[in-house]
Amino acid sequence: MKLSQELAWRGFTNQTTLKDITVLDSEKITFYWGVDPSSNSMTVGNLAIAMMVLHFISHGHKAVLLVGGATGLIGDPDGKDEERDLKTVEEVAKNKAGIALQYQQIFAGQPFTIVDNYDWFKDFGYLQFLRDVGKHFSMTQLLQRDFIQSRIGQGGKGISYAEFSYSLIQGYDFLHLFRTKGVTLQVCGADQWGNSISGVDLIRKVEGGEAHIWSAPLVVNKATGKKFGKTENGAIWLDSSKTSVFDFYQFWLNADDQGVLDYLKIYTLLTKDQIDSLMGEFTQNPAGRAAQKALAYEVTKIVHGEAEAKKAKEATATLFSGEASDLTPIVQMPEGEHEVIEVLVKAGLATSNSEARRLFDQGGVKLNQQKVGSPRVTLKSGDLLQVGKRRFVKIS
RNA sequence: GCUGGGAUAGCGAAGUGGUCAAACGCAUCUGACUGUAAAUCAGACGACUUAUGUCUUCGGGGGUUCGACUCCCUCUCCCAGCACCA
Repeated sequence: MKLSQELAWRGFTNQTTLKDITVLDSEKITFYWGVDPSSNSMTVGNLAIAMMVLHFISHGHKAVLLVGGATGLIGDPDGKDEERDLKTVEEVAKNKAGIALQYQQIFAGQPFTIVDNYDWFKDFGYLQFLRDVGKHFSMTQLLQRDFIQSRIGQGGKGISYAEFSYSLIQGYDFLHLFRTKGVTLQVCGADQWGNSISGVDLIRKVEGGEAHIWSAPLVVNKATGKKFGKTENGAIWLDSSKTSVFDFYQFWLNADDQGVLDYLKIYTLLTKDQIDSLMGEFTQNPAGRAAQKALAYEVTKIVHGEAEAKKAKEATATLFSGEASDLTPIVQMPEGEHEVIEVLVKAGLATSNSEARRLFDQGGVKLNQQKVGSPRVTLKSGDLLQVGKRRFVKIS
């Protein structure tokens, strides 16, 4: 399948400055994608774009992956309704390293270059920046952006000059990469369109050059109509210390029926035929959850590797039949009789005694698949303690 | 700098001297029903104890009062308008 068709079929098309998208099929170009180091890990939101980047690479385009060391020090105001606290240099450095590592994992085996915009901003003088970059931005245009309007209008939370300037920094990134690496395309999420377009204008004004943007739509959970990738525990991270491999796998396994086709197309590299056949099976027998199972396994494989994906799959199979597995968190607890409340808190299944009591009162506590009805339980090593439907802890 | 408006639990938002641990909505949690889905229904949703009691909360600090989220002073931050703008 040609790249333009692939992108369209998988649902990666949103807005682009390209008049004719088939140039992506006929020409080999260099493009870039950037991630803001506001955390030391990407989320499944970033992963969607990463998957798209993967398709660009596999169709022969050269990838430049940017970590926003400079932009991270400022903070992207886009989509935020409130000014953010500045991160320290150390924190940004740590986050950059985390993002770069994830680039290496996701794009393992593929050709790509990683750059850091801090490298070209750290010695860029303020006056120089205003003359070279600031001069080319129209205040009227900057002020008209929706999120600026919502921040400075009545009821807005205000915005500092620093965050306001974010767009200029990102715009210059594009110009710099255009000049030094021949980058002519930026790919981004739909929410970054405004920031990205400023680079296109800048390149045209300063260099008289032509550069383009390809934006992917925000992945939306069709069942709820909300941005995909958030759960009760917050965002789903790619870093296993923030979202365990098991939770990550579970997240995908619990994908809603309506959205699972979209997610398969976006988040896996399965071919059209494979996906069609999976969906056929799934439609015949929704309860078999064939589509979700494939999705969970494939995505976990891409992010955490095949071995981890297998473990998560096995853990799931055994856990729901009542056995602990390698991936079940283990809690040290002396054998013998205990207060249920106390055990729940110590096991981290409840944050306070009140919460533990509530869970117990509402019948949400199970020990080895049996509902715990008495306030005292007898524990022994190897017991499987469960709260709700899918939170497990193994006693040792 | 001046004038006015505002800051309430994860978010939004009521509450203008006691009946406020604080309405309501969203989010979240548990249960029922299911397919570890969605929808629906029921309950919970500061902490400690368990019985219906104690303690800590309504931007920070101080005060008035028997008693304050509610009144006064002050500080911090936000918004709007005005003024200033070499």
